Amino acid sequence: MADTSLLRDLPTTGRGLRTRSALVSAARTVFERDGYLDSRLIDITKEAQCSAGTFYTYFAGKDEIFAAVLETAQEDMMHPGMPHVEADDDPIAVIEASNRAYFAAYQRNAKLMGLLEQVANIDPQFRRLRQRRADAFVRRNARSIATLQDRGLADAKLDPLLASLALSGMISRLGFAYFVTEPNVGEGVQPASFDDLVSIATRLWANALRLPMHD
Amino acid sequence: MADTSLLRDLPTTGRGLRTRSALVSAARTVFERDGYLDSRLIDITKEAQCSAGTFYTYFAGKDEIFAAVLETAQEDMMHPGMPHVEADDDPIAVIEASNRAYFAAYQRNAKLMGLLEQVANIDPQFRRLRQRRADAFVRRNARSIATLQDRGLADAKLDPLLASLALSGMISRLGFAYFVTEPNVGEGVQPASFDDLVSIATRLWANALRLPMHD
Amino acid sequence: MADTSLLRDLPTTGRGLRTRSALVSAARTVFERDGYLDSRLIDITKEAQCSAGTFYTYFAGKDEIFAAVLETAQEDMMHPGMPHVEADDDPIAVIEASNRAYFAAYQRNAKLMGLLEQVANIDPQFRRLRQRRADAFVRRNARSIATLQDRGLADAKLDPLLASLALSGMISRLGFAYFVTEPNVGEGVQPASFDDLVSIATRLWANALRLPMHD
Amino acid sequence: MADTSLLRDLPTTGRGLRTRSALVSAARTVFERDGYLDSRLIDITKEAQCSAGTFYTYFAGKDEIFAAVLETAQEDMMHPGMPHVEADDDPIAVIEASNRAYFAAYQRNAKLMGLLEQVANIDPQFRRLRQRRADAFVRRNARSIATLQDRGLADAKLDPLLASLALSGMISRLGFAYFVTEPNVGEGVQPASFDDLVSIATRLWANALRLPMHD
DNA sequence: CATGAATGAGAGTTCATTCAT
DNA sequence: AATGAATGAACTCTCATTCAT
Repeated sequence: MADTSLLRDLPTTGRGLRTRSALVSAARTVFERDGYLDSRLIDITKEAQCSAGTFYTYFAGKDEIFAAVLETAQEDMMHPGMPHVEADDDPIAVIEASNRAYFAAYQRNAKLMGLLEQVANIDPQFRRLRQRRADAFVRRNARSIATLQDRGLADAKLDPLLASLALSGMISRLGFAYFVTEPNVGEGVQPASFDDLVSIATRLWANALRLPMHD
Repeated sequence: MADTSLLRDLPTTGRGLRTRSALVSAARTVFERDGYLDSRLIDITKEAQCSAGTFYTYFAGKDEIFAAVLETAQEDMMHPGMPHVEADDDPIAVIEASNRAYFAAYQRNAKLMGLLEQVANIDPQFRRLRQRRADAFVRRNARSIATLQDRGLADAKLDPLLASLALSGMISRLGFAYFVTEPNVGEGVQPASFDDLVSIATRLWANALRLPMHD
Repeated sequence: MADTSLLRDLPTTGRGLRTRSALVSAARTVFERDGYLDSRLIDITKEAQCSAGTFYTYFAGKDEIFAAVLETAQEDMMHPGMPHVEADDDPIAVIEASNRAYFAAYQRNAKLMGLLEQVANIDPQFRRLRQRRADAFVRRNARSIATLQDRGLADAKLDPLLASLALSGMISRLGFAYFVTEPNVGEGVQPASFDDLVSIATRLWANALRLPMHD
Repeated sequence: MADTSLLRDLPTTGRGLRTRSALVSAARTVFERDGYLDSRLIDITKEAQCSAGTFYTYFAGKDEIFAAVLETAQEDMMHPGMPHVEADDDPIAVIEASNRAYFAAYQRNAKLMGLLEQVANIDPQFRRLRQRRADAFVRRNARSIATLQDRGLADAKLDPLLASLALSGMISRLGFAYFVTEPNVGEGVQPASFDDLVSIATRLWANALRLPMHD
């Protein structure tokens, strides 16, 4: 998820490791609290209980520590602990499991996702990072769609990559809408439960591919 | 689209009107060139060929002139000149026309949409503005879905509002991906033509609602 | 009271006279409300319901209009309508009448006196103006003290001018403390009635000169 | 004298202490030279030979450093090294010693007193500060007057607090007139020697209280 | 005489980054 | 490896004053 080019080698000593880790953790706290733009390096070092100068021992700037923060969540976001589903399971069950895992991971890292959205629209470095991450999802889903088409289960007229781009976008947008955007009370769209979300996402996805339904 | 609360009364004299308009136009140029954050007020006044002080005769700050810029595109974005479609037309034709009009408007205002995305993730004021705009689309589409359900044409098991939220998000996400995001050459997903875009969006939307297809 | 060198000729036409007068009156309102430093020329013209440019038809700047404002109160301050007292009256009665008239004028023009204090400590022009005004009082009182000494009624060891300087300062300081300074509630010195003020001022003055007392 | 609420903690390191102290000293120089209003932060930092940014390490603004400047003179002003006088000494000698000490302190800090007068008429914060300082003097003198009344030495008809307010004001006004106001050559009141000043102030004070005199 | 838009110099303030200790 | 004081460039915003209409 994180651009490895943004990350330097980890410090070797134990103390160095601890300080670096305190900074990353402090940065996450501060970023989530104040946003990327409004956070100052000094806030991060204060939170990490170290001096301003120390920061530069480990990071070249705000972007570099933000990349480090993202990296801590990378594993969780890219490979959400999906309950194992057999390949020959009901395709809809697979989609549902996948959506559920995706939304759960989104919710766990909601603040960070919002932050990434903020930063990606500011800094090309992170725009590319977000893009790569999204592309990985899109390609994975495209492969799955192609398989379903090969098995004669999905609408063959759909270009798998385009369809995946659209549907993956739909899912990630729902995640953003439900877990990042503060619910605008009064006006706006009604809230839905987590299960409603999984359920509508899955049904729309399945419908969109024209998977055979048993209901 | 733009928050009218951000906008003060227009100047009364002709000269004032001209200056204000030059500033708004210059601001759009500068914002689209440098981005919202990296643009400085003096760049805008330089572009508009007036002094820094003059800016403050018409706007209180960057946010206020950005709202004014958005307002100039509001009409075009909210009511994209949709080719008239008869109500009893083929529902899929209606959806296609709507998607086509939406994408066309998105493309016309692509830079501005990217800017709005940038600013909305920074400034709560504009987050709300974007939200309101999105909600209007979602509700409009939800009504249309409900009507199709009533006519027995669309999957009755879908909550119209949730379905609309998901599908509208899908469309707007596609617009963002294709018209705003710079195509990352080499890696990433393949480009598609404008017509491909309309076509896949329409087919996925129709499928998702389980509209009867004639193919 | 006002430095006449600060004042230009009055306008000749009726309209001009009216506009100028509206400006002076507006200026007094604004100065008293916002203070000299915090008031902006534009506030004055707004209050006077004329344009910014018009101001310069009549005044060269804030100081000039402030001088004009002071002038309107000059007469009242310099020659407070003192009830006529016979020269051979009881000297203490004369002093009391004089103090009463002084305090009454101070109270009537309290806001303006506070303003003058503010401006005199900023602008040498008005420092001199205040000085001249004070000197006039001091000299007048010095003459009165000298007369009482000549008549064998007042302490002959006092230098009349120095004594007048000190005692006149005492009186004007009391006026400032009671009518200009906002009473600091809770802490600070107790309030006194207007009559108490006159009475203590008079008694101290009379004592200080060792005027014979009948009590 | 200075409002402690305006003062933050002193820096801990030696270097910090030195820089802060250089800034305060530079500020006093600049304020006394240019006045409070006409001085710019960069003049102060230039005088202190440090950068503009450094200023903000120690002070939030001009008012805060002015408070710090006042604080350096506080002790000297509030407790002027008065030569010890026995409590049962001649009351007039006590008053004279007190006046002498007051005027001497006033003279030593004349520029600062003028500055305080300037600022107190502009900034409520410092108005209160000046007020508190004045009140302390007034109350101290009121106690002394009350004691003399109790001993049957002073005019019993005077309210001690009011009398002290008036007489203390007289003294401080004389200090201002003699040490702060630039002597307006030619016009105005004649100058007096320091001893004349002490002597007239003391005689008027003693007379005003009707203390028994031996002359 | 009146208008009010335009001017532009100048001040305060922030904060990422450096570097002597 | 850690400190934290010092730096200084950069930007916003104000408002007295002018002048074409």
